[in-house]
Amino acid sequence: MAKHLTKRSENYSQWYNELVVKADLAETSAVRGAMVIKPYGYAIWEKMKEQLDKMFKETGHSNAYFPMFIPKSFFSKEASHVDGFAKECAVVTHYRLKNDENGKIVVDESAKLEEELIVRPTSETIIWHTYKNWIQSYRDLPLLINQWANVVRWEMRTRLFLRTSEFLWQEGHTAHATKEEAITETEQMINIYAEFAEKWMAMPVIKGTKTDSERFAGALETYTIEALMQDGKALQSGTSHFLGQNFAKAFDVKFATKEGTQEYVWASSWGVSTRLMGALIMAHSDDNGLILPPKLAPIQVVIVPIFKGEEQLKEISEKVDIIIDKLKAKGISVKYDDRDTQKPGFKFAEYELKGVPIRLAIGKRDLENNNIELARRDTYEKKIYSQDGIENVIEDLLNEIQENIYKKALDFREETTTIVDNLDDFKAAIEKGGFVSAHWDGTEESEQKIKEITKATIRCIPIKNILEDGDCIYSGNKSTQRVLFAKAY
RNA sequence: CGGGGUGUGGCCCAGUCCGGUUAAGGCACCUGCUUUGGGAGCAGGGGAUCGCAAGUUCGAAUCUUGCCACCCCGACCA
Repeated sequence: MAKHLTKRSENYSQWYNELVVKADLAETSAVRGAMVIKPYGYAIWEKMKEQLDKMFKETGHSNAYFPMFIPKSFFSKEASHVDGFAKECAVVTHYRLKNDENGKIVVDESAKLEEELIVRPTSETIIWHTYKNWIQSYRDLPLLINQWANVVRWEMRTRLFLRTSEFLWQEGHTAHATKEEAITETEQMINIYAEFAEKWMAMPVIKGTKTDSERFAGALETYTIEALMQDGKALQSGTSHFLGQNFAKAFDVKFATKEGTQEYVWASSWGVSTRLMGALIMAHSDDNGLILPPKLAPIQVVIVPIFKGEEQLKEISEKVDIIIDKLKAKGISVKYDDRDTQKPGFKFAEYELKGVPIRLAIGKRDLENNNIELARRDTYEKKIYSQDGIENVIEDLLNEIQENIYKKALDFREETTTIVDNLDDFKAAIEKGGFVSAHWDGTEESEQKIKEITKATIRCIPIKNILEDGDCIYSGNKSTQRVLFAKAY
């Protein structure tokens, strides 16, 4: 392991790449664009999953699992959907290999599939095909299903967690009797994502809707949560789509109403992915490594003994065991690193790199005074405490750290958000980084031109927007509200 | 997919232009001793068909051709 990370100020994307690998979160694999998520990284993902899954179930959703392969013909049933995904699909064409005359393994051309299978880039089509058989009556609605799965999108340029050709995610697919109910569901889920981002990831987000050009392929409305990274670029961190009756019509999913009429069902779909890992890393971490919010840290407290010889270690361990028991009783995850193969300084640096929120150090001089040293990852602050009652100090401090890193990220976002009223100011603000709030005339043409000139896209039309009259920064035409622009990942 | 760059033990890399005994160094790893309150020191040791495949040559990490992978910049994206 190299001693130091590239500094964020020197090269932000290099810092990110190094951090992901050095903190043991993930690495590249033998397959182009696909990553190996390592145990420490996966442990964080599991924590995210656990909380999200709980929130989904509390709002009435059930988990199910649908096939990874989708018959090619399914894709042509919803026109805009296929347009959106066709260019990045992996396709299975054969089902057998054989040895050729040189002893090499080759595809057996005689084992060609009648109909090619698409490796799912998202599951709307296979799920709606299935829903046709599940839904007959208004009594079958609403249907609230989520699946945890992997999907494949053959991206040209990939980056660990942020954009990989295969990624893990959850996708919710719901069916409702009315439009209003489907919209309520769509909004409920974006609110859950926002709550998760802010309370668990300690990452402030802006909720809003996407413009026509940025909307999900096949959706009537896409809600998004947009987060700001430390380099001033925005990251779309979760989306919830109101699909109208598009998929119901494409897959002929009708239900009998109370009145006995036949109607198409209304749909939503919503997802977050392992991209959240990238967001988590970039939102908080610093030049010495990860900074994890306590609620998602696999290890919340690490204890490093400082000792000479086995006798001393034994003495320290006796005290540490008492503290570990008290912490565990409070549901705090704790690791005691009593390896004698690494020096304390090495361990300090290692746990900083891995973002462990609180570190305790205990040595001979602490034993004499019944003390223990506590260091915070987020502020680097070090303080000596009595061993008695340290578990209460830690419990409070974990909450304080969670709040502190949220506040820090929120302050950063507010400092780097600019309100502008003309194109020159807009260009300067985008160049500086961060969100830029500006008037837009609502046309795709203006949106496109602004993107060409500045590389900034409309991240969202914020839900909490206040309507106000203004002039579009590009066209000068009348506008009724400001929208949020930024350069994005 | 277009432009540029790079591939040498697990990692970082020297050597490649100008072909010639055993491919150099650092990190990591193994053994031993001394160490341990912010990334330890010394001594010894193991590990490489030089990205892959052909070709040129008495001889290829080095030259030629093709392929592959990765990185940066564009177009695309959860």
